[in-house]
Amino acid sequence: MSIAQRESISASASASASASATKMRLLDVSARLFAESGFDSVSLRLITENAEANLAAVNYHFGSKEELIAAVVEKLVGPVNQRRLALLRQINLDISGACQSIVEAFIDPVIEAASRGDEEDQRYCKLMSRCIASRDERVTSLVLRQFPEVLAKFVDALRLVCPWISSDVAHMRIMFMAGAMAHSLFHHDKLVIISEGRCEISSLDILRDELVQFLSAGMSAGTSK
Amino acid sequence: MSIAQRESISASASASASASATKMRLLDVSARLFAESGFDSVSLRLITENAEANLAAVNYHFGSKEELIAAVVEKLVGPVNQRRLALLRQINLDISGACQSIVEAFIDPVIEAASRGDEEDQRYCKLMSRCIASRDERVTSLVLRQFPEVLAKFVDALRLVCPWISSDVAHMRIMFMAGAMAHSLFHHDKLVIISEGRCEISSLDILRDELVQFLSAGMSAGTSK
DNA sequence: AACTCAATTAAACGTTTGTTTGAATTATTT
DNA sequence: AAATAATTCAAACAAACGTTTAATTGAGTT
Repeated sequence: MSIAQRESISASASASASASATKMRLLDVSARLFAESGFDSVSLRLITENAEANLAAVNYHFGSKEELIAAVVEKLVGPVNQRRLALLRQINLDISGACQSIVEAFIDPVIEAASRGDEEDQRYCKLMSRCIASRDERVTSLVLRQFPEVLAKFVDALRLVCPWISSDVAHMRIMFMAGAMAHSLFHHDKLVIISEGRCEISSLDILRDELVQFLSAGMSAGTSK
Repeated sequence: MSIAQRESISASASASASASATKMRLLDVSARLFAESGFDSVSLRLITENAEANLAAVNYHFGSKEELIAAVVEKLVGPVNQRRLALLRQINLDISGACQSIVEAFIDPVIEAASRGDEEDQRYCKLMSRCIASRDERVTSLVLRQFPEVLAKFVDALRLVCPWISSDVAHMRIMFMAGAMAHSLFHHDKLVIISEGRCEISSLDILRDELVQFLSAGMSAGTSK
């Protein structure tokens, strides 16, 4: 009990020192189930059954369901934001086409993380989308905690490449970019149905390429380039 | 009981013949609460308390909570899609700037509906966003039911104005547009916090203007215009 | 005034939810 | 091997949920 609390506190505060096998299994199964059905719809009973653990395991290892969600979200979103900043630092902002590089620095870490999953990409796409564009305040606050730094750095980069863009507009455009990405990441597989067969996205890479082209144009809009 | 079923069936099938005062109050209160906290988080008890109705009122007038949600969603989304198609028909696709008109035909009905609310715009913004970009399958299926026609018409218009765009790409770009709109509609009020005071969106109209500019550029991307 | 039907009401129903408990089990340390 | 700590387990908990029931109210009709 007191051990569980200590464990969960240290796990959320920093990287958990010793991640037991059950704990990792819970984290993994949760991510998969959350991706499919959302955070609220998935019960602890479903999670623990799929992870072949006892019902009480989540509360023992994480303290509560909410802290489990936090762990899943941060494990997914944290590395993505770190990679974004790393890619942004590598960009030469002087050359033409730098705007596209900025977009790619924002998009690619998400695509990479989605493609890294052993299973079908779709699941990690959806989980990623649920994190980035969640309408749940509890999830949103977790994601946005690390976002100010990312936002500020991308705003600066964008304004350096496109000097005619005001600070307010730059902020908005990055928000537009995040929305377009998150939405298409989640709903792209429905496009074949909605279009009644007239559209088929064969791979995540194609979606990525089109996203980049679309967003690059949008980001640099406003002057007769 | 049998009456309730008849009532709810006729109400969902077409416009309800006689909308009682309580039923309208339930619809109104539900929309407000759903906007704030989402469809699942809001209980029938909270709804009926705020609507000053009995707990059983929802099941009596609508049959179930799910049918109440359907009524709220369709009441909001239906008119928006109709207006989109009406605006699209009025566009002269030959003149330059037609691409921007297409974007406006997609965006403006949403902004108008959000601004029409007597209360703060924010609530209707959020409800609209929850409908358009919902991650809940039950809501998504409701919204997407009317969407194939809208999508097809907008794809045709876009390809007429920008002939270099393939059908697949046109479909994707409209998906990007919907995502950017829905995301910014829901999260734009958080921008002042995330940006740590560096960005302030004063009105919905400004957001709309920037959305149009951003999306117009994205939609027509791909050729040296 | 008697009757009819829609609407409202209070109460209870059966599920499901996250969480807690205390004992049993396993692993680690002394 | 004994003792201590960490983990797992079955069981129960209280709270919240959507839904149903049967009785009651009210207005409109015959």
